[in-house]
Amino acid sequence: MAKSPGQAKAPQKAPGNQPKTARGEATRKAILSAAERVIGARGYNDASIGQITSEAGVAQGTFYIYFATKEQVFSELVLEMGRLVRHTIAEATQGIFDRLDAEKAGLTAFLEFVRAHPDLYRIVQEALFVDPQAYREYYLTFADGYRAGLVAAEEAGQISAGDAETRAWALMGIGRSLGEQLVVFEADKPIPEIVASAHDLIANGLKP
Amino acid sequence: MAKSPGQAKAPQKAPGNQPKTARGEATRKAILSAAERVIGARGYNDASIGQITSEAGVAQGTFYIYFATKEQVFSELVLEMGRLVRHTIAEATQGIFDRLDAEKAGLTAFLEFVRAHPDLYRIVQEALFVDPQAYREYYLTFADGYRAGLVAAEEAGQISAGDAETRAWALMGIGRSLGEQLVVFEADKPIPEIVASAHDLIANGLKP
DNA sequence: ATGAAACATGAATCAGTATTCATGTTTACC
DNA sequence: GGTAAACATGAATACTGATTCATGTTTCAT
Repeated sequence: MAKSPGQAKAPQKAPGNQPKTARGEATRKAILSAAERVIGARGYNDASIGQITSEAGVAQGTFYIYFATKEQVFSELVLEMGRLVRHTIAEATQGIFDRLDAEKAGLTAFLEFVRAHPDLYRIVQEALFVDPQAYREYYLTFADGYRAGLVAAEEAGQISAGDAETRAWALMGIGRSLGEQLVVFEADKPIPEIVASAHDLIANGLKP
Repeated sequence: MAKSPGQAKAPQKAPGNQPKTARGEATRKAILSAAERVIGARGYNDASIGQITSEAGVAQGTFYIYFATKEQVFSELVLEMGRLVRHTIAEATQGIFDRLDAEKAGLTAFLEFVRAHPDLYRIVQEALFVDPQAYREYYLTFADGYRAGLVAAEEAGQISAGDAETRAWALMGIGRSLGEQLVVFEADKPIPEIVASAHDLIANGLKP
């Protein structure tokens, strides 16, 4: 009676509980990874919780121990993709101080990444409709970093002067489009060839 | 009895019946146009037939007189968007014989179009998940035309030599990304400024 | 004018599936 | 070695929304 009722527990209710055990950790990861595969392959709406949990080898209810909604697991995938891509590119351009060289290395790394993770690529695209906020964050963060890099390169005299903001979006667009050519349109051209052509365009433009 | 039953009619069953009357024509157009607005605004999955028909001012059942499924109306919108964009750009570059000038005019026309039709822009993006076939056709058709133009320009000595296929995808990506900056990220930079920066990049590249 | 085809209605059907829940099982810690 | 929290189960719930259909109304060729 004097137990101050209804305060001391939120066991299986709280949204997106973090696991507190090794077992829980593993299960959560299994679900997230299954979600990546299932949603990537069938799209958000055609992917069902049943498919995801079955792919993960757990019961349907288990999903809701770790994720509050179907949308939440999707959001996390988008976030993860953002971190992975930025990390991959940062790694690949580490220690390259000439911007044009870095541009080439970054594009190569990006294209290799999307070829290796076609599911994640599609998931980001779909975020525009499923989780616009996550989508915006993904591209705005990316664009910001890109622009900062271009400004620095311009100040260092490594590239010509120009509007870094527009350039950043344009260059992002090149990467995105070439990535899509690989993943969605299944072009089989070798990445180095694609990068060589694209880099020539980026460095020198179309002028004869 | 001798009426050869079940052969002589398919009145309200056939998929996507074309209208045969002025009235029907008008109704179909009203539904298509309502669908553009509703799907563009809420996305394919959150848009319901009820919303579309209500926006069009007809009853729910009327939808199925003209479209076999929800997906079909979507497909038609993607197709229409493709025709419109190609037509708009063709018109804007009509009579411009220098490729770099045409590139500038085409980009301007494209950006103005997407700013005027944000709904259609989003619909094409979503087609990747709702109607992949239509999506592929949209971009493959576009890329093909683009590539042909670049090949011709190269032969005419108007642009430097290079892989037209990769260049076409890269340039498409620039347009797409800048269009998205306008529509999705609601940048308010004037189109001529964007085009000027982008065109400088396209013509001259980043080299100092 | 009139009958058949075309068009329109909106309530009922029907299936899919996200989410919940009552009930067990396992783990961590004393 | 016992117990409370954490984890797991899968059947039941609950709702949404696409599609159908039986029934009217309008149009148009003759």
